[in-house]
Amino acid sequence: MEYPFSSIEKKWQDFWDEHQSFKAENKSDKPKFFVLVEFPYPSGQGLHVGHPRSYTALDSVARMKRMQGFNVLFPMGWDAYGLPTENFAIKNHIHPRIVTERNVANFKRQLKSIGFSFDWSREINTTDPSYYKWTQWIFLKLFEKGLAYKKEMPINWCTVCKCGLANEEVVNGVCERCGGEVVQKNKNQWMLKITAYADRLIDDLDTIDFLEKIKTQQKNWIGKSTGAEVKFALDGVDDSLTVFTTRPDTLFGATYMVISPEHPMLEKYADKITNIDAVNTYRREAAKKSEFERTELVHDKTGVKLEGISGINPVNGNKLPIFVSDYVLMTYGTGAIMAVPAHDTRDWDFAKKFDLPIIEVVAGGENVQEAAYTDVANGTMINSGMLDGLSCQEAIKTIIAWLEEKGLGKEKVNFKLRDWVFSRQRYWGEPIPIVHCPKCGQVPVPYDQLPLTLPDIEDFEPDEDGGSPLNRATEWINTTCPACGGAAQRETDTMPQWAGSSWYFLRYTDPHNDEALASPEALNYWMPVDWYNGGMEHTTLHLLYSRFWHKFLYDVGVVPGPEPYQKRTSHGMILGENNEKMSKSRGNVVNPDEMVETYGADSLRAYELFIGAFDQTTPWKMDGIKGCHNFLKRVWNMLELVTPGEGYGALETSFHKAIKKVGEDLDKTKFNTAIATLMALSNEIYKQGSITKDALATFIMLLNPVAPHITEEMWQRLSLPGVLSSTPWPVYDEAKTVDDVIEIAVTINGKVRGKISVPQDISKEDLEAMALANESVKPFLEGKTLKKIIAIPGKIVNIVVQ
RNA sequence: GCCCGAGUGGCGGAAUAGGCAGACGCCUGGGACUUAAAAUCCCAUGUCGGCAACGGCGUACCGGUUCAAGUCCGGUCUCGGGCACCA
Repeated sequence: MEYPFSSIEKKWQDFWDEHQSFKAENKSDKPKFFVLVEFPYPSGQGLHVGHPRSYTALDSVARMKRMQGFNVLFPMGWDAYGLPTENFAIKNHIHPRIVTERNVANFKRQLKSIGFSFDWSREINTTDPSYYKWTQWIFLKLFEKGLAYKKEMPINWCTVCKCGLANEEVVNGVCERCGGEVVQKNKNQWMLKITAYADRLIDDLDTIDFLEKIKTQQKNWIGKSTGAEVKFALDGVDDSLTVFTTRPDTLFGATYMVISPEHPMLEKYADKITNIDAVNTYRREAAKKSEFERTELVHDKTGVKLEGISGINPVNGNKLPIFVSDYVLMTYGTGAIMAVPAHDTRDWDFAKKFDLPIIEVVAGGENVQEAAYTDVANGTMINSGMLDGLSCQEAIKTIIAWLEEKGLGKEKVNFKLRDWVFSRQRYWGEPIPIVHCPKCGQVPVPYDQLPLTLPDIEDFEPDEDGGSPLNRATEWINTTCPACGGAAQRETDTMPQWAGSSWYFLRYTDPHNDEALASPEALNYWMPVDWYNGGMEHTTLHLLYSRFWHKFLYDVGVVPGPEPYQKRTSHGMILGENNEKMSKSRGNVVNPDEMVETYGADSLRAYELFIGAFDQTTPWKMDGIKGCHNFLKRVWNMLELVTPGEGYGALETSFHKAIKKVGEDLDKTKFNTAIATLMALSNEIYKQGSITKDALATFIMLLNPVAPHITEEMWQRLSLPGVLSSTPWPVYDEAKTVDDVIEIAVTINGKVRGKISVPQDISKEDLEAMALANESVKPFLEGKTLKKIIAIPGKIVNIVVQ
């Protein structure tokens, strides 16, 4: 019997469109379930087979949850602002809006051809003015609360994109997007104060269900460290130098100090530093290096000693030389450190190079002249006056108390997390709704004038010095000040791509609302997202940014809870058949259109899930999708195996087991074993040679979340009532998931020597007796002394002999 | 360097409150049906020895705990991911 997948798939996709089968209602007696996948950036290349992995997985979850009686929201949209579109527009002289429209149409066609159960009535697009009106609204709220501010600061500057980048977008010293060289450049930039939320972004991780490695990565990125600030008096001037250290216990071991080349003290006391020329030469060289070059040469420490000025160790009055060196960063802590070469590897390297004393203050390691001993958990203080004999942990507490009492220092927490560089000098992004007035300064565009729409221009190339292309939109720029009515100019920087994606899930709950980003009722009903899946590459960027915005929106009373996503999972990447990352240049891209054409959407879907463990990276195999296609053909041919009768017949236990296993596996992202279970069940059905209509109905219900078209068609051909996608999920009886008779292995000294079939509820004594009486076991017992029998009903019997 | 994660057949991968290693799929070999092929169905398929019954060996490596280890503990190696002069 031929399996006409093309016509079946077309038929049911049209049916779902026509009936809006997956439209979610904002009111329902059913419990809600909000399923979210990361919305795609509609690139010119279209989808490759990696994209549908996430969509198929959560589509099957969404479909199962609907059948299980949930009111499911499973939406889709377009994260359409961004550089590739703009670059394509520059190259081909087409407006990015046109490019975006074209790409979105293509993506949407592709997604529809795979049969996802998205609620298309809630489709959103970040470049739509009715959408970015609310992105701008959130920005104004942030500005109002002092969390958006403009600041002259060195930023990461991509020399190819001619654009500022957030720290998160610089990977190995190059631009994450284009691979161009990144240098430091002073620019007046809009910043968002994400650091104000650092603690909450860490602490609230305890309240949500994220994969453990995602939590770890977020924590590492935020990089909280607790230590102390210590004030060192200066010798030579009447001032002090404050350092940050996580190891105040080692204060007695400080033998010198280091400040960053950008440290303000160097300007302030230029006249006191007798070798200021040498110092300035060093500073100029350091400034020329990019951040990348500075960190590249990790082991080669450089620096210059300041002459005419030195520090005084507050605990023992020792005079400490001060060095300027670029291994100390101005952007972390105070830009100055106390160096304890005996117990810090970087300080140790530097001390060796400049021949500085190394004083051991924590006993427990090897010779500190040979290597630094950095273990804070095991060690006892020595050479440390009042701290002698204490453990490091005790010493930290003691010394902080002492410093606080003397007014020389205090406990201090530092974060690696920096504020978010929010400006982009590009065209294809949301305009920042601020007006610069010569009299009033930065004035927000009034809320009732939002959206501030992006003007149409012809030339999207940035200025040579990195100004936004919007600088040339003279008519748009020149405006009046909303505060005083005088002549003023608009901000020409635009927002980064992360802006629109930091709150998009909220818009899905009420996508056509003109009065608010979403109504409180809709937000109260749907939020938080119950299950969010996306790529591991978004763990430190998108996930952190959107959590930050959500917490802010919670603080200003817009959303009902502090966390946007109750549960977050991540899928592994799909590689090309040659085990390399899929890319156009490697020529190993597999296009889902071809798979749908050749094998059908259901086969593609089944293989996307069957390909391997969901969170694991795994290569695509054409033979693999063929295997899934064969499975569906076998399923289709079951229509010919139907025989009269009711219930599950001899397959009763297998069916109850399968219902349990498939449901649990889909909930636990074990999609591959859910499908394996159904394959095994189909093998049993074939072995039996027939199947009742009842049993086949259950089988296709279980398969429906994975392969919705074929199962819907079979449901109809079996003349079963209604539409499968809105039929309740089958239920199992726990008691019937257990076989009456089970096979137990009998091992002797751990080696399997026989198998016995026993009633499932056999007693331990009977099990032992049966094992000993077993014919294939007996020969191994002859002439041996029985030492012990371990019989575990339901598992195993192990006989120990000598 | 630091922090995660992972190493299982020819391949993708199953099995972890310790209990028959290799489910399921692919590849390969054989068979049935067919004039033939395709499609479909059935059988075999970790490895070594053996005609076979059967036996030995096997979850990266070394050692340990246990009646029993892919699973737990100690150490080593390799690969993948993240962070990285963050004091």
